[in-house]
Amino acid sequence: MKSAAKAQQAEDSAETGAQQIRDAIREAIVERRLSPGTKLSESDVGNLFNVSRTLARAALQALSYEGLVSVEKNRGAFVAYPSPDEARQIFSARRLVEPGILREAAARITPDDIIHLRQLLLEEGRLMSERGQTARRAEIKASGDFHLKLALISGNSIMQRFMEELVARSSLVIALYGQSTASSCGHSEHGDIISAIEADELDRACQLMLHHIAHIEADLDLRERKSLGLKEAFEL
Amino acid sequence: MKSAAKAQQAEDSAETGAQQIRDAIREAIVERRLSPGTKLSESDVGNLFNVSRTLARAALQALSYEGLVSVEKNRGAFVAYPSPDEARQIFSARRLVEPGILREAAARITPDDIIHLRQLLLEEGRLMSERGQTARRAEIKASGDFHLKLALISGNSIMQRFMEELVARSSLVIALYGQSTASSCGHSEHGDIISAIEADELDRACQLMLHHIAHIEADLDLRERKSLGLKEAFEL
DNA sequence: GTGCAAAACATCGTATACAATCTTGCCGCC
DNA sequence: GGCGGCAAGATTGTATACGATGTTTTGCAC
Repeated sequence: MKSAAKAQQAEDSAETGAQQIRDAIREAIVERRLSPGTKLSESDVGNLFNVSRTLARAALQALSYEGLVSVEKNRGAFVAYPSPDEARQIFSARRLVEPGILREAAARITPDDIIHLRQLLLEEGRLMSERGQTARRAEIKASGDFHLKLALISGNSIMQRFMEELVARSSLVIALYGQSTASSCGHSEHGDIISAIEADELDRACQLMLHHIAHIEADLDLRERKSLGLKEAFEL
Repeated sequence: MKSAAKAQQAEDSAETGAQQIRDAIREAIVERRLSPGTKLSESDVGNLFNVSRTLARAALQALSYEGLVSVEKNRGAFVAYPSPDEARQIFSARRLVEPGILREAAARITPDDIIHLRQLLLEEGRLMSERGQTARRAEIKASGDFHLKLALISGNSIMQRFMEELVARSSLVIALYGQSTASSCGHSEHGDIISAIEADELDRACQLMLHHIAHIEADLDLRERKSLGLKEAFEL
């Protein structure tokens, strides 16, 4: 069923090939298989996916629009390395939009949606208890999917796309500045939010959401690394 | 000084050439020199700017990501023709984010910013009283610049970029579905919002903003055009 | 005259080739 | 021994070429 839903979203699939590469790289970034600062040369990407530099370039450009990759003129593309200031802006943006999305979602939510949300939660909890890299990665994605699903329910595809960007970039920020072992979101907080929605306590749901975002942000260590451009090289 | 600030933003300028084309086309779309549905073939764009299809394609792809251009596989790129539903989503998104931006902006606003905002207003008013196509186009842009400036003041570059997209797409929607001769925003409403900010009446400012957006949307005729694919051909 | 089919055309999708720019290592000179 | 310039290598920027796909037109059969 999942694959069916995915196929629906991908429509007739294939799209333009570059999209596939873009999605693959994005997934790798979000799941933190690619670390911030990693160089993504056009040739390497092209070779990796067995396509020409043209397509690799297109994919990297697209990712640069989403803020996941930064391309420097005549120097190349790198997995984005968000500054502490950027990180703050990302979470500021989330605080700004997510309550609104939540309200719109609550107004249109169906019983089926709630079932789906609870399923996501279950899956998330299951992954949380598991060990291993792959489980951890899946958990990261599942945790973001909760927020994305809310955006989907809200019925506003523009906000949905925007949230996709914010969630993806959040993952980068957490990878860089996260401290605790808890990869991303407090699991129980998601459940509380759903319960509040079910109980039609909208204001409380929004408060919970804000609290939840603050909770994630509080786990970050956003002290400024002193402008060490060379620091990036060390990270490799 | 304006040019200095602009130069700073454009950094060492030139960027990659494709950006220039993208910006040129975007400006043309926002100022409504290009109508929704207009075909933008890669070859034509390339010839027009004396560059190869490669760059033209890159520019069109970028615009497609912003929602200003829709590219159809193996068919070509067209100036976006937002559906009534898309139009509603755009304004829904604006209602969702602009109050938040306003609040953040109000928290960081400086006297200089207010002066600048009032200058924008003056310019807008001046253009409003003028006749002629060019004045009308400039007015459209000036009207959007007010909202953009607020996003700039908010200090969140992510929300700023998002607002740029929303304002640009709004221009498309108004071009398609706008009824009154008033090109875009009620001029006085902008002034009221500034006054409310100055008076530190934040809640009132937000209310005014929501009212303002509703006012723009109310001027639209969002009745569904019955699936006339050929209609597009007529527009050419 | 109408409808279908096939070919010609136009346009996009992708690959490859060449030019421009930056980095890097080397060598001579101070 | 250190510093500056120069040249080689690598990487991106842009253009052109060829193949794939869709659209239109034309011609033939009914």
